[in-house]
Amino acid sequence: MPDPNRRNENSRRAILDATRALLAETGYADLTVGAIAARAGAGRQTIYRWWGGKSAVVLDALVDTVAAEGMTLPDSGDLRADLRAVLRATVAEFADPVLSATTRALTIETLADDDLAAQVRDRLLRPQLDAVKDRLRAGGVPPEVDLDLAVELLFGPLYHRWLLRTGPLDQDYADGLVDLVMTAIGDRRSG
Amino acid sequence: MPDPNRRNENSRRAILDATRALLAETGYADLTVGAIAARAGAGRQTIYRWWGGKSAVVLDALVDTVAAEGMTLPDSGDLRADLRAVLRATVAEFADPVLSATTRALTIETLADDDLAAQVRDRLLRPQLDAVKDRLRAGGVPPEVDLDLAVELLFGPLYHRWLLRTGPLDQDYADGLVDLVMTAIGDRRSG
Amino acid sequence: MPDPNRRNENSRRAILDATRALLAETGYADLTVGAIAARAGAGRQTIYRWWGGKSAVVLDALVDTVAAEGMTLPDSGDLRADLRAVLRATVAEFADPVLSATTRALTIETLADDDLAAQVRDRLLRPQLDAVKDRLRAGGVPPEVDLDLAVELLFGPLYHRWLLRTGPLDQDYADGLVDLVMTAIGDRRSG
Amino acid sequence: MPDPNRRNENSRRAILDATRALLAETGYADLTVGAIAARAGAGRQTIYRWWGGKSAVVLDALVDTVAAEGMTLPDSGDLRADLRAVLRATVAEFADPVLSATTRALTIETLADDDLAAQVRDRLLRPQLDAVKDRLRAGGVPPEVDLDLAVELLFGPLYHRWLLRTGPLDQDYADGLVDLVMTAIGDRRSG
DNA sequence: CTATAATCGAGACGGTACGTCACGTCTTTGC
DNA sequence: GCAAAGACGTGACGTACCGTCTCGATTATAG
Repeated sequence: MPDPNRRNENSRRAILDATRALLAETGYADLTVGAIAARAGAGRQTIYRWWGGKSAVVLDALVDTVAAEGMTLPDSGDLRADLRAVLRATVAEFADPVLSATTRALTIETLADDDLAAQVRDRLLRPQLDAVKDRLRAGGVPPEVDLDLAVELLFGPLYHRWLLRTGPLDQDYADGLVDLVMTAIGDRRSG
Repeated sequence: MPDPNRRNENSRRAILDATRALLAETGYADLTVGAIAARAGAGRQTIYRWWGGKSAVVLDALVDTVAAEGMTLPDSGDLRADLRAVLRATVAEFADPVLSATTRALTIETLADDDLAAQVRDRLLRPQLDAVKDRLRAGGVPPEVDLDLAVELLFGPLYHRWLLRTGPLDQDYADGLVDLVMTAIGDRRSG
Repeated sequence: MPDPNRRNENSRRAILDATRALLAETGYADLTVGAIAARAGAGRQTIYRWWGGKSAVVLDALVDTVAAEGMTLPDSGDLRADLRAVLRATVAEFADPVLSATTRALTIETLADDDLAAQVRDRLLRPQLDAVKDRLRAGGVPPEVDLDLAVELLFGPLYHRWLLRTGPLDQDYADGLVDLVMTAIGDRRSG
Repeated sequence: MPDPNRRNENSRRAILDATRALLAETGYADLTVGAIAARAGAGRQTIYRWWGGKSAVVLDALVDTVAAEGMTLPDSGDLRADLRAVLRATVAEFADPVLSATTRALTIETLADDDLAAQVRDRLLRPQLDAVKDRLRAGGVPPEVDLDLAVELLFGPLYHRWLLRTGPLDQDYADGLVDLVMTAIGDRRSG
């Protein structure tokens, strides 16, 4: 119904900025449309005019921040070392409160809204996973190994521990995980 | 504050039953404390007296059912087969729309509420993971393998795929996962 | 806090109408804010936005009706007769069960809430008393008589008997009261 | 139903004491049965066993405090002076916060409960009014004056001003009131 | 001098109304 | 015709009391 040409770009940006700020401050659950509008100096209706509601705004706010980082893994020749670097970086992200809060919010979105979940998966997650997949392929993993599964074998336990807090999520965990997965995919101390 | 000795067991059961029934009918999001109370023929205050709110009741309702099931894995002598059975069952649970939606919603709550997270982890999840851990230990896994890590290597990818819908979550996936993990933990066709 | 300019006049009127209707049907004690809102087709919040609660709405509902009546006493030239008419009318109001119950309830609130008391006094009562005062002044009452006291000499006993039910509250009582007060303020059969 | 012989006198007294204390502290409206029971160290059921509810307890608490004072007016020979003394005393009662709160609570009772109103009227009020009536009769008031009306002419305006706060309630008011009433009942400087 | 029955303090129970909060829509006023 | 502002109907929230009911523990008669 509304005409996108006449849309106010300042309002749009102010709303997304306010959303990010409030996400970090209060978390997703305590976030309200009214609070976003107030913080952005916008009317509540402006949000409902251009987005479907809280979840759509949050998704929009997060996607264009997180996306579009260089999505190829470095190849040092040592696969085990490269994977360690990636997983250690992921652990570090989870340890950072702001980044963790953001991922948390994003995950909630993914859980609650099937339609938006696809976007998150394809625009944010897939590039990262595919980069690791490419590195695995280049690392000489036997062809009979399902690379999608292998990638999830790396990240799945990490997410699991982060989500469910089943134990400490530190570099040792990342390293141990890499070692196990290297064995699983047939490594004999090469890479 | 309230005295657990004087608690009315009938009310407790009626509330948990009503919660399960309404979860199946309306889903978690549209579930309200008032509706639970009405369905259970209980007062709303009775729910707030014994639980913290909707999420706590739902957790209790789920734990209540899961707890009834014996929390030791069958030991057929064939570790690989037993693990396949467990993971296939988990996949089946995730395939059930009601159970899946409930777990999804509870996971969202978990992200916002640390206390709830601990409860979910310890009462809902840990027993299941520990049962698998016990089966691994009995299965002759080499002592240098970190069993906690091994268990998360089994369930982490499953949760990852379920949460982020990165691909089909079916029995083939479960089987492939078991095979990889068996290799990771040094299986040589025994168990 | 809210802006009176943006107030919805339809809601205001519907709420006051509903209040009067429910007062007549159920009485003051069984009146609830929720019932008023439901009957008026309004939101409960709308009532709390503009009034302090049940008592304030009831007060407004009553003022609204009383204010419509012209607040000057007829001057027939015969002061005694005019006063009789006023007091007889007051007695009649007290005889009406609905009006009587409402005034009774409002008086109870008045005893507990100083702000409400001031409102009742100034908006509901004072206009009536002042009208009588004006009539007394026009009727040639000697200047040394305190008119405020004179007015209360008329209405005080009426309220007393109504409140405390010390005896029949009928037209004879009103007439006898007027006669006594006429004597008190120095009447010699004029006016 | 309950057996009055087995009634615990300590509980009874503690409840009535607590009621009086809370009346003075919080007023009638904010008084709750639970608070009375808690303050009295009694169970809530004990109150419901022996009284009908809040109003019945309050009545009971007040009646046996206020009642049974010497209920005859002094006769100095000067009727005007004696009436002044009575009305000034009443004004003083209304000025005392505790006594005023008590009367306030009692008045609320009178307003809200028809059945109990009669008891209040007959056991508390009537003796006082009758005492004044007797003094008027002894003071040589002309026989054609309705003494009930005359008494209410004295106390009605006082209650009116107290209830509705239409002006200052002080000794001057009491004196002016007595003067007017003396005129009304035909006084020519005697008594 | 028991026993046995009612009262007691305590407090959980099914309810009902409260006053608040956020929702998503609608209305007003000014660019 | 979009925007800021904010009132509106709706409905869930969590709290406070209500009056009833269920507990042992404590009297206080009646056998």
